[in-house]
Amino acid sequence: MLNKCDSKYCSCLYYSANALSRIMTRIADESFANTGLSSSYAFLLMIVNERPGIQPKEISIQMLLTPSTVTRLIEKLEFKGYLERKPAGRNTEVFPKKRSLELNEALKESWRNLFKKYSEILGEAQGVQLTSDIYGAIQLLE
Amino acid sequence: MLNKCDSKYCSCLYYSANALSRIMTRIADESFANTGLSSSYAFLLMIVNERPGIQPKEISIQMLLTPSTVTRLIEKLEFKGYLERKPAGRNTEVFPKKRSLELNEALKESWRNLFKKYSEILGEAQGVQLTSDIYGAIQLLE
DNA sequence: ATAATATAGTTGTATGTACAAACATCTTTT
DNA sequence: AAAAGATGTTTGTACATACAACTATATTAT
Repeated sequence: MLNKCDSKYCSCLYYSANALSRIMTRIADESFANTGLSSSYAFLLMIVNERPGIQPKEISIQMLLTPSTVTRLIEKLEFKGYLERKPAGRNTEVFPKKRSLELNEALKESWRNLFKKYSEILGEAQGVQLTSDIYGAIQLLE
Repeated sequence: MLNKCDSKYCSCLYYSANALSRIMTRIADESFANTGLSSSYAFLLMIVNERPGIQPKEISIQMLLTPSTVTRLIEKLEFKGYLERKPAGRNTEVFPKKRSLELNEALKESWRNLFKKYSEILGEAQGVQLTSDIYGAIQLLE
């Protein structure tokens, strides 16, 4: 039986980028589990808590997600009572509600744990380096 | 307005790994578009073409996907007439049909194009290096 | 000022992926 | 050889994400 390391597809960036993403999402969801939110929702809340009134467009740029995805995330968080949308001309402004602000410390703590978790495995310097290499590639590719 | 580079979340591996994965999937899907398949299906076919009779478990290890995801991919490819499943005790053996074998050259060609596409943007050496760095991280993390 | 175009946001729909549970077969232990 | 456990596969269900089409507002050009 082939070991995964023998697969010639491992030398493909598409391949390894996807695999890393799935693994990191799993780790992140574990880290944020105690907040009751999965990782994307957690990040979105932190972003809105940081800049109340931020617009979906900006969120989508910061999160590198499409506008429609952001609408969907906000919708659900609004329904659950974390956020509120206020129409402003052709824009929408997104505000945190009490429930979101109260969660902010827990969110940041989980986020620090996430960093700690992968840093312990990869080594802190290596983790930071990899993150920055990937981010460099993203800026070239998009 | 914040530029995406200013987001402090960019320093998070979860964040950049997911972003890279979405971008690479988009590029890969473009590359494989002429085969009529999206990238995961394309890779799965190449794997089965290479090793007729391979079992879903092995595919899931090679592709770093869960078994249930692999079942779903195979199901659809079987329905479309590319593959065939033969039960073998508790295992299943997956065989390519004519349609899949005929597509193999086009698949490989698309895959080479994918490599070329991101190599042109990142630089070939840098792309290879990044892929290998990511793969190293994957092996530590899982 | 009106028409043309651009931008922000949302909605319908589809896809890829996973988890947990169920099932079927194989292996080990006693 | 029967019971217990392990392994491979599939199924039900849910979720994150995207694309294309649409609406509504803003901006620009004539």
